[in-house]
Amino acid sequence: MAITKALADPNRVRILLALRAGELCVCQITELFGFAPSTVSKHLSILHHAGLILSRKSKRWVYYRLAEKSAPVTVREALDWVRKSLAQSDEAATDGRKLKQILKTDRAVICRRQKCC
Amino acid sequence: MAITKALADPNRVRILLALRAGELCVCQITELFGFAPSTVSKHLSILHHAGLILSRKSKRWVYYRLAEKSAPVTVREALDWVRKSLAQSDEAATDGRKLKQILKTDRAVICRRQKCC
DNA sequence: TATATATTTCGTCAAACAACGAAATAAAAG
DNA sequence: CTTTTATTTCGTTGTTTGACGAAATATATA
Repeated sequence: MAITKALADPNRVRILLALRAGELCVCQITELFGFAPSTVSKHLSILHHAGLILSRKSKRWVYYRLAEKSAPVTVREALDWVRKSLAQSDEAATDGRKLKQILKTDRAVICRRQKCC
Repeated sequence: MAITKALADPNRVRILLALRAGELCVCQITELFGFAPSTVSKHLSILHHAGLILSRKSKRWVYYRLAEKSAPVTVREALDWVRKSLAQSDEAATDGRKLKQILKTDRAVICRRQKCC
């Protein structure tokens, strides 16, 4: 049931859709959605616990990405369904555009930006 | 998002899995789970609103069934995923056995049984 | 028409949840 | 080794959700 509960929150779905662009660190996702880092971290923890995303630590950052092909069928098919069924929303498109801008900017700049606002 | 919210509650998933056996009226589902009729009715309303189930009124009873092949792809694939990924639990097996007993009994008897206990 | 039956709607209550900020932790840079 | 930076954990708060029973509705039977 961890998967269905994880998918029940729209902001967690937004995170999954954003991760289609490739792995992102917490501060990039924070920048994208405008939530507090602790909020984003909690969402990521729920998605991770459901097996939908994987994490990797490198240097100063923790990167999250969608679960691999090697993940259980249940997980892969849930992700397929999300990509196919929930990617059409206006919000997903807007997020996609904003994410593009964020990816153009240096990660260090993005992360330092959090504090000030 | 109505679909993911509908699937987030384990008891609603139980209802979907039970409906694999064919259409059921509210009192049969009530008997199966032991919840108050109003509770079951609410769950059914949420599933119905998400397009996952359809209803049909006949005589004194309202029958619910899984959405048809004609339903949107998103709905059909969500139901496929539920059947494939969530049907293996012990709870689903227990529900299945109990449902078999209920289906053996006359519907009128089942429904009248609600009041007394 | 009056009564019994099946389901839904409504109001209430307790539990779960999403958001936040503050404090804790971990790692890199000075 | 201290400070800065990135993330997580924890405690609090307001909102949502799931359960119930009582009342409303709709339909069949007497």
